[in-house]
Amino acid sequence: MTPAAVRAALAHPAGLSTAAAIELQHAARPLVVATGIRGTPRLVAGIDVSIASGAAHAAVALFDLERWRVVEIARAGAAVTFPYVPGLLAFREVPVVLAAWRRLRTRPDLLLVDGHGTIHPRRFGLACHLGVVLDLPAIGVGKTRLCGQARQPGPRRGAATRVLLGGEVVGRLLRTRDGVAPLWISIGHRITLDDAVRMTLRCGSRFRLPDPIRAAHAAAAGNDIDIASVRRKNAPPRSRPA
DNA sequence: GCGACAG
DNA sequence: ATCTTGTCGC
Ligand SMILES: [Mg+2]
Repeated sequence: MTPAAVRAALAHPAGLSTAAAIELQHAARPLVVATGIRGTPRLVAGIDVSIASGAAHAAVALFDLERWRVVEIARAGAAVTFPYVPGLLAFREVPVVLAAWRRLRTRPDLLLVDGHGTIHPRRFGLACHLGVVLDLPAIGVGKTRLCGQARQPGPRRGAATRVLLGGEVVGRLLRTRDGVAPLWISIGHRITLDDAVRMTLRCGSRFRLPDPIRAAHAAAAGNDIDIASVRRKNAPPRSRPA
């Protein structure tokens, strides 16, 4: 299977068996590149999906780090076509995300995905799927553990420990807020672990989750309360750094 | 065989 | 992910 064929398959995962899905991830793993990003990303796309009774809704929230605000939001809905299986989340969320992606008018510099990247049984989680398919730098932001081992980081924002899997460093457990549960950060595509951590911190300030992801989460849920909440709190850029 | 298990 | 209001703690 050629790289082009693999990418095409990743973009259209419809009707795959779990066995075929797993094979595809094995074939796609080599496509993930961990080289550094060039320049400083300004437009960051937060990506998330919400699911309610068989219907999935995805949101891509474009966040401008300079102006520190959401500058565009693209959404899309679709029927769920794949069951939730740990390790195969991408086959459930990628289709709807791509539908929302097509409605985005501006191309971002970086993708911040709600889900793991290389902290994955086959080193190819949701953030890798999206990064490879869209050919953009991507960071995997996990809220809870899927696999791998890590020591607990220090209590302050910025503290981090390495996430190991099979004797290999696959990510970092990063504290993004004092005394609050850390985030599992990993490479999605075209970025180094250090830059992934750096950018994750740069994309947030007062909340556990990076602002682009918070915005995407609220928009995907279509929940007025969530949206109003995010808009009201509107975390300021560097008012209270570190 | 048993336990773990993103969203 | 979702079901859901109040409540505990800084
Ligand atoms: Mg999510």
